[in-house]
Amino acid sequence: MAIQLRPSQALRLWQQTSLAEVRGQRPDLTERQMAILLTIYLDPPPHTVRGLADRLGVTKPVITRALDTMGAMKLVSRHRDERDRRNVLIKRTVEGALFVERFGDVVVAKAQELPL
Amino acid sequence: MAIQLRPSQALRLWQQTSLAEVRGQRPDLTERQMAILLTIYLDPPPHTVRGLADRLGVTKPVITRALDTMGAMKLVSRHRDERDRRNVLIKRTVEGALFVERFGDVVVAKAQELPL
DNA sequence: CATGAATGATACGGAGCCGAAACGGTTCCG
DNA sequence: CGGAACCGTTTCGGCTCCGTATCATTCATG
Repeated sequence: MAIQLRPSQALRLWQQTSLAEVRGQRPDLTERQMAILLTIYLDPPPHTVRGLADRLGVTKPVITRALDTMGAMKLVSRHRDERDRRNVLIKRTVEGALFVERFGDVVVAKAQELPL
Repeated sequence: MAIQLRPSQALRLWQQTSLAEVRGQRPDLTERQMAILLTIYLDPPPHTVRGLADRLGVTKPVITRALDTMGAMKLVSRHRDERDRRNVLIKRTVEGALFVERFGDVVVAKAQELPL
């Protein structure tokens, strides 16, 4: 059986999670950066700039810049593809995995606190 | 019984919803703006700049600017409090209610598509 | 090889948000 | 009254992101 969520619960979940993230002093990411990060950590590799741009429906520079930013935060890393040196493969990092994991835990916690 | 969500499901839900929002060409809001908007629509009124700033843990100018932006999008409206003219009361709009409602539906839809 | 296609990175001008500080209007209270 | 406290707004300089266009490198193809 699929996850059943009423609209009011969905909105409350999003609000509570967003509030927790805004109030926390973690590195803050834009919605696009978050979508990219989650895609890297949830979708099967390999991940390329082009692939991510298509997945998000945005231009390549958006991905490059997001990777610059998140790379500086050590949330992702870039490696030249040795088989086709035009490609850049984006990989996970320990810090990034921890960040994503912690975020998932926040959502789960807020979901449990939801009123029925 | 509370909503039970596994971390992997929570992350997938967030990813799918974020992707849908990024890909859609709806007016795009920052995480803070989204938190403010949801708070206005979910928490009981009255809402003031000061109150929202405290709730979010941010400074007052952040709220003022967010209200400027979302006001221009007609997602919220401002009215001077006639009882205490120092206050500004933030109210909902028809457009804002539609926006929030639509967003809730997206989350619900993504939740239903979630793998077990 | 030479040429064209594909990849990711970069340059540029513009727009939006940020925090800190200062400002004008309103109310409270001695 | 008159000053202090409170409220929301504005200003300022700085930073980040945006989209478009262009670039260098690498690969595929004839």
